[in-house]
Amino acid sequence: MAECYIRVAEDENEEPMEIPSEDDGTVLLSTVAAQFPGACGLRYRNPASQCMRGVRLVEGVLHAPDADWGSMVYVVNYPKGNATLHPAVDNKRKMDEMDAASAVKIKRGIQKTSDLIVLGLPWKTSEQDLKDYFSTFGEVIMVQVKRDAKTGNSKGFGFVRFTDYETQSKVMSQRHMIDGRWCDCKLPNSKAGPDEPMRSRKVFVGRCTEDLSADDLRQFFMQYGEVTDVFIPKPFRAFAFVTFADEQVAQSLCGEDLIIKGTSVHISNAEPKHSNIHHLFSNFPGRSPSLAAMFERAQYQYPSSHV
DNA sequence: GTTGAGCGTT
Repeated sequence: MAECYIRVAEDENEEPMEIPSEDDGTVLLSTVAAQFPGACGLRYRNPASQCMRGVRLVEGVLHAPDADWGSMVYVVNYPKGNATLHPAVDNKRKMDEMDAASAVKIKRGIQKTSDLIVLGLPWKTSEQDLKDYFSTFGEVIMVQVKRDAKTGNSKGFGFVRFTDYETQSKVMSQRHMIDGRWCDCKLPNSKAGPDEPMRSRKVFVGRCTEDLSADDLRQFFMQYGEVTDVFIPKPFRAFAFVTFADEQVAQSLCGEDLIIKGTSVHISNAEPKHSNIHHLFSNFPGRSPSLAAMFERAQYQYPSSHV
């Protein structure tokens, strides 16, 4: 299969647009999203069954249903919670703002799992060992062994994340004999005390690894809604900012641990908790409001912690 | 090459 154009439309009855494939015949979701902002996938009507079928999507890459894409029209999928954001959607089914936020959460599961810290690991225990052990409880979607960056030695603790909340509960309820030592699995302190987030369209993405590119982040986060900006500080600082078109989408993600290319990242609000901006300008009476406001806008784009 | 309560390179 070689490079071609596939026909894509927002609706089966709409005028389709031709979108280019890659050299290997796949189509990038980002290519679709370039023409249909906020798109999260494609579907098509199966000629045999007359049912709609989803197009396979792996890591931002759409795969042709058969040997090639053929001449049929593919229909753009939008995130459910984000549906009202798109002008093509009729106003009759318009949800109010609260519904839009909760729809995202419901779609993603009411019983959210979170990373568990695994304390007391033997120095020799590897990530494979952890995965083998915890897989006996249920499906594992992430394991980490924290190591010294220089020596590569284990620090004796790690993290695990399960698909199902029941598995997580079971694992937390008991001690674990791993490679000859008793270990405990707990909710990490880092996610204790979730504070009231500021309302913002921008989220802070913590615990990024260096192999996560801006494009990786964009590809990943666009499943939740239209991404308008991705910022990764250079040199590497282990965090990033992602801005969504809609505040509801951003807020619905705050406080969550998400797994991108095997890396568990933490989402929180982009706004610093204790802004000292107004203190900085408080010595300039009269002018301070506008100066502070100007600085705040600049700060918002390029937080001081980046330089 | 060591260690054994903790907390993931904001």
